[in-house]
Amino acid sequence: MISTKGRYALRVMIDLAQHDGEGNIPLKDIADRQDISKKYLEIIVKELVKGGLISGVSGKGGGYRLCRKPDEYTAGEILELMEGTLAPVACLEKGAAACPRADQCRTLPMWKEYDTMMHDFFFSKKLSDLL
Amino acid sequence: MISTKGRYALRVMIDLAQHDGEGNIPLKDIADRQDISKKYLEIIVKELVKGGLISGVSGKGGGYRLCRKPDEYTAGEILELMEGTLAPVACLEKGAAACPRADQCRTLPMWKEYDTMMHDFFFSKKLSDLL
DNA sequence: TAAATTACCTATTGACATAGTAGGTTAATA
DNA sequence: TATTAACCTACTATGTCAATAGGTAATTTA
Repeated sequence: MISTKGRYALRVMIDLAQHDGEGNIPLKDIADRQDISKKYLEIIVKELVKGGLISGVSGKGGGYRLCRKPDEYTAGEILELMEGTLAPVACLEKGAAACPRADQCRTLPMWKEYDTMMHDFFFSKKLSDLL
Repeated sequence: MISTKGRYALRVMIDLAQHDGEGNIPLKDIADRQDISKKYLEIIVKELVKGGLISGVSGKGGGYRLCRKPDEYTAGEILELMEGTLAPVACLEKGAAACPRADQCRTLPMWKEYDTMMHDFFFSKKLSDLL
């Protein structure tokens, strides 16, 4: 299940895309529009900044803005950044220790097939598709 | 992320399918073959019994067995029973309170599309496909 | 009938993640 | 210099996960 962090991050990115070209957007405005606690959003945008998806400017007139055009983001990269991984099972996480049962596992092919399908879905869904 | 309960349940069902027609299969045998704690499997098979997917017989010569043929189970129903829901977001859970933002939500269509795709995938994957 | 076997039951636990809240400091502008 | 807004560290309550522990009930076989 996608956590609130992933879902809220997506809504923040959509909000920023909807106000793209209007300069810096204060987090307070986003919090008000999206009806999400500003305090909690701080945690989320911090990760988005750290991940290089958006940039923030302090001080009066400051706020956040996208680093790229809305069609240059995918839902997949936003969700993956916030969730850590989108893998359906631990053994398919990037950097996971090789499972000793892998070659005899009857379920691994299904998980791989599913993982590929899901990955394709979210990484082909652009932020601009959500406006 | 699918929990161990869901993943182990799938492996128990596969194991039972692999020994279908051999009478009652003791949990100890399954635990040994699958290399999973028997104690923990008890919790899992209890839910599988309660959900009507398998039946258990006590006493010597007892054990568990499938209630139907392996091609009459889907991975989806097994996973859904164990996980409670497969919904990617809370607002798509069966019996969830209607979200007041639903009609203006820019992400809901994507979640619905994904939910349908995932549902189709797991519910068209038969237990017999995993042998 | 006693022993062995196996399912079935209730309760508990440690570790971790989730979804926030609280209260401050730094940076930039008017 | 006052205001605005990002940025930072820390804390917390709640819940879930992944088991473990220690029994009782049912059934078969010697």
